[in-house]
Amino acid sequence: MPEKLNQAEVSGASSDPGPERYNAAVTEAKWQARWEAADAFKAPEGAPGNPYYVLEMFPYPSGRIHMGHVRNYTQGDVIARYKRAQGFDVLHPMGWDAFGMPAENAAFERQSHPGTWTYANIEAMRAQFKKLGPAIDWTREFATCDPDYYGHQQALFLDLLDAGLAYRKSAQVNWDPVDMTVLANEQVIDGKGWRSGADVERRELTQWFFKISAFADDLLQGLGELDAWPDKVRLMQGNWIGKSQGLKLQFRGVDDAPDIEVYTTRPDTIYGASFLAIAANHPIALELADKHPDIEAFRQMCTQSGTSEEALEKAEKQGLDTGLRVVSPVEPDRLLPVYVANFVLMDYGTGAVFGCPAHDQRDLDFARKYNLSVRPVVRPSKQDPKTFRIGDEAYVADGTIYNSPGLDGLSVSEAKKKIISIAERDYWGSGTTTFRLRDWGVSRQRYWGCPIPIIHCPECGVVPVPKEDLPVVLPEDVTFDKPGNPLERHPTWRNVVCPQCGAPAQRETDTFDTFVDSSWYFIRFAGPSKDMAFDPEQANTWLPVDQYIGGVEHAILHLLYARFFTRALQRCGKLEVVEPFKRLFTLGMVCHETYQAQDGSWVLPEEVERSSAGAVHLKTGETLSIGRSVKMSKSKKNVIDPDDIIAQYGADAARWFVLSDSPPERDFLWSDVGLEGAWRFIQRLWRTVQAHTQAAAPLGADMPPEFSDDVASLRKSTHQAIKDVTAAFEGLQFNKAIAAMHSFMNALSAPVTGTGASWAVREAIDTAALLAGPMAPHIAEELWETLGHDQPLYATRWPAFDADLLREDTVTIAIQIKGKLRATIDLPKDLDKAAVEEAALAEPKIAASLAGATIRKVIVVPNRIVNVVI
RNA sequence: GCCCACGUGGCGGAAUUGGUAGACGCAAGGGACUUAAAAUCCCUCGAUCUUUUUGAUCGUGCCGGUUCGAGUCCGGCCGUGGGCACCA
Repeated sequence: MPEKLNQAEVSGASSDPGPERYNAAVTEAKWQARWEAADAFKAPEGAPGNPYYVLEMFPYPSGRIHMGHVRNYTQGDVIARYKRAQGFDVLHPMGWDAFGMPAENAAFERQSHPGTWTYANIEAMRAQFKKLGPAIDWTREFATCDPDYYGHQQALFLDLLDAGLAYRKSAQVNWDPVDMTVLANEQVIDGKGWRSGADVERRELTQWFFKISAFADDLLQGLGELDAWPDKVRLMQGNWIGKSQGLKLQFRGVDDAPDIEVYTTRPDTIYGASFLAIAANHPIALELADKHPDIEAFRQMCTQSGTSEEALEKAEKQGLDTGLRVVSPVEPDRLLPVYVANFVLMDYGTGAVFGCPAHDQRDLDFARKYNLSVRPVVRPSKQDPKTFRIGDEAYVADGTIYNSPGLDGLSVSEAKKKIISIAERDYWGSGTTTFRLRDWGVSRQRYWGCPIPIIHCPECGVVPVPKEDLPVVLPEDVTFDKPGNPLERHPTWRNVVCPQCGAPAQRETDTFDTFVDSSWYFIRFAGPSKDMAFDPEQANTWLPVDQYIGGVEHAILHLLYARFFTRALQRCGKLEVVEPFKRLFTLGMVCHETYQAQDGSWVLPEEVERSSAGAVHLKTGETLSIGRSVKMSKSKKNVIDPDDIIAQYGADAARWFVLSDSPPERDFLWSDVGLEGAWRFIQRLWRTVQAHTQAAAPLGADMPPEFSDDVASLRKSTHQAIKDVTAAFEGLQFNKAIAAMHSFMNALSAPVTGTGASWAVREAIDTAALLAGPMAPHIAEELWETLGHDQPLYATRWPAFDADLLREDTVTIAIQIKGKLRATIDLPKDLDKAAVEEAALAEPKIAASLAGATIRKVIVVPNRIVNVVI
């Protein structure tokens, strides 16, 4: 098996005495050590004067970094270094989202403690990250599983509790009876637990909730201000919050039947109502179930069916007539049946709906099935009401209201307004805003999480742990030989005395959802404090995060929870900031081709010999089928280990490559040849600067009074590069910054001679190092040093370009005839229109083409184009 | 089903936001240097046609529209990707 060449070593002093090549391995270690020794990237303590806070979403310590991390943290690092060079006080911290299930699973498999595994992973990953050379302030590092972190989180929870933003209620959850834990919806596969394979039950459990719904409208409104967030993310959050406006109204019970309140977004169709449907766990259904076994049986059936998407998709719309009858407030004489139905949700609206079959597909299906009346009340505006019929499809579009006394002739939106005002006038209903967003259930029946600081006392009930007793630390002496939460069976940790009455009591054994941990970590980074969750003065100065970077998979939950938590802290008076992340950037994934043997097994890229002809297995010689490029994943084995890449090519080449080609928000296609291209450029940068060093003027030389044309042209390239790279960084278009660097190096490919050459060369190669700095920091520092600068590059200011040098004296004007390009001419810039027109028409090719034709019109766009219309 | 985004050479992608489509890179082909290789350097590189340079025609998923001019704006399709989904 041919060993892949170790480029970094080959390039060093080992063999070749020829023109010196850049040794990445040696140089990168050298500069990483220097940066660390100098505390080069430590953010200023106390209040910064000119703050800029760059943050990448902190990683879960799985044990190894992957290419997605490399891409994510490289982007952030470019921004951090660039902003620092611009003179900002930069905060660029790092930490670990360290609680969560994988550690518990590992503990279960190895019979060790989750903390052991987690902290070992952190050590390993930190070492890997440092090899990438990021400009991170490691002094602020923490892991969310540090008691020092989660203790403060417990205190914040108590604040939220005081403010009424945390509460307890009973809720239905997915319960795995074998693992004895609650499962998230994503962990339920075909109605079975993802790990145990057991049938998942729906259980009613008392859980802690955060009142995110209190901020529903505010979170929605706030999205409007976040103009530096991707529209996609704002839209997703908006949909998730799901604001809808409608009418809440009472249907009066007939005989003994109770009144029923329903919510609708289509109050305009109230005259089309033909039945009511209530949720299986609606209070009225519960009451009826006591007396009527058939209703109880129906309820049971409803609760048994799964909550998965497929189950819902397949489940038929079913209902059971309760025998109750109600009347609509607008038609007191028309009795409507009340059904218990499996499709009505208790926790949205009022848990009861009126069915209007003519204008809702689901209601129509239901009505056909149970033979209920279908009365259309909206018709297409241009259609004759006599010929309008509802067939198998409900009519849901806009139209004209009819069959509705008082509303006839109105449009849907007009009718909505009118009926709401009538309802409010006559006191049978009110206009209501409803949100899809539910309160955030934060209880998890897990060990490896932040303990919820609550004590349950048989006398006093739910008692918060007094703040002076915090943190409630996880006990170390736990075993994972049995499924379930070891906190529940811990002999001493659980049993305590009630802080209020001193009677024997028990700790809450649930821990927080790990999304709680990540909802405020960025605040603690900004204001580290021993005694407080965060120092408010510092936090208020650094926050909001100026640039937040992470995967789009967190577009909803993490970002929404963090936005909520920040608002909650603000309401508690802890913080002045409302929106935590000023600018957000979401990255695409890192993808790689997949290789598959004939037996269907996946093959790792490192075992594959890839050529333009195809892919062959290095060991077996088998021809492999090449699949399309998809997200790197262990299951498809299309993964590349960053350590291997850094060892072979160096961090700068890896950084350069992940920044090149693809715009950052799109998926990145990893390829070996692409990486080699990046490596070649790093070498070229080195070679090009070296080649010109001899000819460069000494540091600090006076600028010569004039330059020859060739030299002026080099200066122009230099300043064009400054302009382009700067603009690309401002727009986070790193692929364009790389392209600009390539162009710049192309301009430097030949020796430069002429008046002022040495000064211009000095300017060019200094600039090359400075511009490369944020992207390839190690080689840039090394070049900077060899160019004779005393001050390290990381402490050097970003260059400015001279706009005068970029000003063109002549412009190339395209000449079109009837919109088709026929010729181009060079003319002085800003020539007046008449002169441009004259020159264009005189151009030989144009004159020839126009011979004999009648010119109808000539359009002149200054400095750009002339279009002759004939 | 509903909502959204995207579709440009063999590939990743540029295109000053309505003004010369294909910057920059990768791959490919040809050449130079070399005993040879590696490395490096130079040339070609959207398609078709034309006798050659000149040049012509077509070309940004498809069909149509607006405009002197459309990758860009509008309408309708097709395709890919993403989000939500018994939400009343």
